[in-house]
Amino acid sequence: MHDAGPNDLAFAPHDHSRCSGDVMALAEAQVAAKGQRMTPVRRRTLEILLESHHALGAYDVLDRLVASGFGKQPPVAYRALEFLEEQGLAHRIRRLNAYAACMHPGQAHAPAFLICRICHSIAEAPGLAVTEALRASAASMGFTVERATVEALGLCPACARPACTPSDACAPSEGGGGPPC
Amino acid sequence: MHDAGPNDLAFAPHDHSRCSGDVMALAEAQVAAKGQRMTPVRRRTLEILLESHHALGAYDVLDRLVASGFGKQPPVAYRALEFLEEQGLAHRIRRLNAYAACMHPGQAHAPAFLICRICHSIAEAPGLAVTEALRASAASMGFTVERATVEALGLCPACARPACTPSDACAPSEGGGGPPC
DNA sequence: TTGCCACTGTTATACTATAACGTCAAGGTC
DNA sequence: GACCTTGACGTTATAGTATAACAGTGGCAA
Repeated sequence: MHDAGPNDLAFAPHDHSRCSGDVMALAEAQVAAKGQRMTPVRRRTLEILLESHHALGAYDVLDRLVASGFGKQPPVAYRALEFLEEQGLAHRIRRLNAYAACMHPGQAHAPAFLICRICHSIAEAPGLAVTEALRASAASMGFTVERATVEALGLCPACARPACTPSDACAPSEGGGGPPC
Repeated sequence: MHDAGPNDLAFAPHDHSRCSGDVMALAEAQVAAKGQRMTPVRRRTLEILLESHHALGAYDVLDRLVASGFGKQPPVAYRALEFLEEQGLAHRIRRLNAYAACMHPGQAHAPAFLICRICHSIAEAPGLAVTEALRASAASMGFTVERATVEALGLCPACARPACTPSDACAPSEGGGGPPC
């Protein structure tokens, strides 16, 4: 399994176009390797998710797909998102009823999501230890874990700094070039 | 924090009227101790959740509240459920968009939910180790966890037995006195 | 008694998700 | 090339989940 560790940049300033470009390239290769098809809607959907380290609701994704000339009914977005999730290229964030691009495609991982309650950034934390602990705990009750959902709500590094309040640069505003969140 | 351990009976045959009665009594005491009011809708809602070790959708709860003479609009159920959740008497199962009674009221706990995909039983597993692992993992990325959602989908002991298929007694049927799931 | 507050109930609406069907293009088979 | 199958896309329609906002009521304290 994969540990995101210091490579996960969601909470750090970084060259995002490169960050997302790298993921996109990996995704393309992975889909091809599996004999699946990265169609235009699917590619565009992944691009949309990769635009930021935030989760997007299915209808937000749909709006952007419409703006790109694709169909305007919910199944268009839901099907693309479902495909990406099946391919391990996107994750569903249940607490938010939203979707986020996987930043570590191709690497088997048991993702644990970190959701900043101020700026709404999403990051994947190393989930191996968490999943193992869950598996052990479940086993003590005779339960066999097949899939796990692990999501934490809290404060990202930037928003945890005392000086950083919702009115600051790290607020959930979409504009500006401030902190990554 | 609390560890459910062998005391958690969701997956074992047990005297459920006593099991739920005990929880109900604890809940009443706890609400009173906090200076909150256990009103008729709230009490009935908790009773409804305690009827089985399954999660119920808000609209299922609402149907039963209506049958008991309460208001028939969604907020009636949602408000009662919200109250119970705030008091630590019920939990929201995000994977199912549903709600389940807390079987360990009054005991601080970081619940990890086990959801059987065959019979749909819900149990709370000891979540301390899981939460600690999550906290540590998040800390490695500078993230501070405030609340966590941990839910596992898999097989309960009864449904994991090879002979036990969905057509058996432990299927998700509501009737019968078979296994607890 | 008056004013406040928490609670319940209502109407209305928003948000999230899926079932089911028609069309079309790509690729294989004969 | 004609045919067939398959998968993807788009549509209509509907199901399922959740909340905002306001009105009525009753208890309780000043």
